[in-house]
Amino acid sequence: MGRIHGHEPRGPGAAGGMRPCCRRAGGGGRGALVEPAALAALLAKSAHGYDLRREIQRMTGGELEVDAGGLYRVLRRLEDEGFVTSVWAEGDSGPQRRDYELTAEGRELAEDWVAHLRERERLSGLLADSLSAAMKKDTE
Amino acid sequence: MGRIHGHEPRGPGAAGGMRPCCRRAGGGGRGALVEPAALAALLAKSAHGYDLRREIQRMTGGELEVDAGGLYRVLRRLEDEGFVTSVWAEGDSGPQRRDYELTAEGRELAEDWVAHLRERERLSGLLADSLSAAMKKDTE
DNA sequence: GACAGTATATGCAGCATACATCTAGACAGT
DNA sequence: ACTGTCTAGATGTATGCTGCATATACTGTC
Repeated sequence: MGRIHGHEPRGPGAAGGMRPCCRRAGGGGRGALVEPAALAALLAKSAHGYDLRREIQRMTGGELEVDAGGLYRVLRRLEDEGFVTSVWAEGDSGPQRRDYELTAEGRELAEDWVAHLRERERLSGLLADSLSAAMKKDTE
Repeated sequence: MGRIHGHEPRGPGAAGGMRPCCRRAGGGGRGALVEPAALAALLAKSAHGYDLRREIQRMTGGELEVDAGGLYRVLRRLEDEGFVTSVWAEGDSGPQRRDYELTAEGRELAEDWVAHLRERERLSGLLADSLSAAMKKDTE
């Protein structure tokens, strides 16, 4: 999912000089971001997947660029679990679009995600502080 | 890894009422925490795995309780990658202990983790804000 | 016809987590 | 002697999230 903008564009095999904590695959071990991002976009407006992806970019000021494939997978799962509903958009020309909409449960899930993300925010900060403190002590 | 303290002790099969964003396995999709926690503990003091686990609990005020098995796996990998070194502690009674120590590369890795965790902190906050904002707008 | 953009979807590899289980020494209680 | 608990290390397995590659298909442009 989310590549952080501002990092070097890194061509195909250009992960050379990066350290493990940033180099690792699977999002580099950052937490789940696609699902909450999708929910946030859906709260802003009901839309189809491709559009939600743009909405996520817009919302985050271009910082979060989710993988399209991953986004569709997440939307499917959210639908299976009853947090969103979808219908094929009709009467349009062009490729078929599937319009997604949040359910009441989806809105509750979004609330839970806020708490969850705040917790992650706090824990990340706590660990960063611990590391900083220990490093400082180490240099003394 | 880290179970957050304060959540109900949840007996064996007691994941019943929890929502997906908190219920999911694999750490619930929170980011990597064991590795940075281990590095922070090792910065504080060289020690063996079991003790590092306690140190992590102490450091975080009991908030982060890493899985022992996972911790040993992480330490092994860090050693394979040259970030820590280990020796079997000798002359002791009791079960064998393996003492771990940070290398210079390990200290650099810890620095990288600080930046990485700050980034995660910021991104989690950003998403939480986006969700909150969208939810607020939704209620108006 | 070739190509780019829109739109949805699947396959795969890699990392991280949680829970269960295994070995093994030391020690206390019955 | 048997049982249980704590310490200490390690492995197996299931689940989940990510990123990248790839496949399909429609539309409009050159």
